[in-house]
Amino acid sequence: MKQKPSGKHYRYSRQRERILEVLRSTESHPTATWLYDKLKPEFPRLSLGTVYRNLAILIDLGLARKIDAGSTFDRFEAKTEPHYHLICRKCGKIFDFGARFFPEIDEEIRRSTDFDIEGHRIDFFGTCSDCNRKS
Amino acid sequence: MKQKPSGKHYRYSRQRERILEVLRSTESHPTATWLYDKLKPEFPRLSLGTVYRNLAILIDLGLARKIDAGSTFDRFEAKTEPHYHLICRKCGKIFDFGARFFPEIDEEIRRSTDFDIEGHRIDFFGTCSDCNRKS
DNA sequence: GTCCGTGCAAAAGCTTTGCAGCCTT
DNA sequence: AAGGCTGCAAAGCTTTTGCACGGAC
Repeated sequence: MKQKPSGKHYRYSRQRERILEVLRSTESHPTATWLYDKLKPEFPRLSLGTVYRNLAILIDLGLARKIDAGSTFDRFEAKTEPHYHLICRKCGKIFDFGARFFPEIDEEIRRSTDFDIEGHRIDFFGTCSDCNRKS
Repeated sequence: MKQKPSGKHYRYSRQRERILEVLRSTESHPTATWLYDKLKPEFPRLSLGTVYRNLAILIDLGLARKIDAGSTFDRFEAKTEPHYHLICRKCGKIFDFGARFFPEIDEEIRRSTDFDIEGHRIDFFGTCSDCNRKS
């Protein structure tokens, strides 16, 4: 599910650039705090507020997304190609799944409702191979 | 996505019984506070803590679920049959969609990953007919 | 009689925001 | 020069938790 960019103009900021780079460089679907910790050495005066503010801007620009995975905190990702999530019930890890996408289900739902459907999000729940091995 | 009940035994409580009844009686996918306000006249000493504690128990019993709809607060539902959600981007309302279910996509995903898939959740995003009419 | 559930209030998390100064434009 | 962006800190909101008491079993 991609959010449409607002078209609003933003100024350049080094912090935002790096937040996006770090977000793009990881597969861990991190939290704001994780990004903060990661960038703190580079920006010793960085504040969490800045991370949150920039994440909001990146989301508005369509460059990042917030993931609702049932945790008490928000997680983020910068991947913009359509993909789904595999969420592990045991360890909470989130894995991307991009091998298959089902655009046709939007059409199927559209037929039986007057809701104006833009897109969908699918999350698969289960246990990851690491957790399976351990039990 | 249904969570498996833990099998734990719980004592009877009038508050919990009523929370479940009220949750079952509404289609609004309410918040904890909404349930609290709804039941406060009936239990003048009711506390929010009790609502949260009982919601957690109901979820553990498999009688309720938490919904992650991108808001800053949790929303709940008591519907247990498999269904999807239509989430309105404008007003935030959540609608159930039970007319069609796609169990086969679990199988499709299973084939291309070693993740042990139990089930999935789908949320459709767009605008509801009310909001469409207004704009 | 036990010990779980409740009410109350405090605490805990995560996220947002007001403000003054700095940096981009 | 104007106004967004930042750091800092305080505030805000939702959810959780400790404790003493009352009710379920």
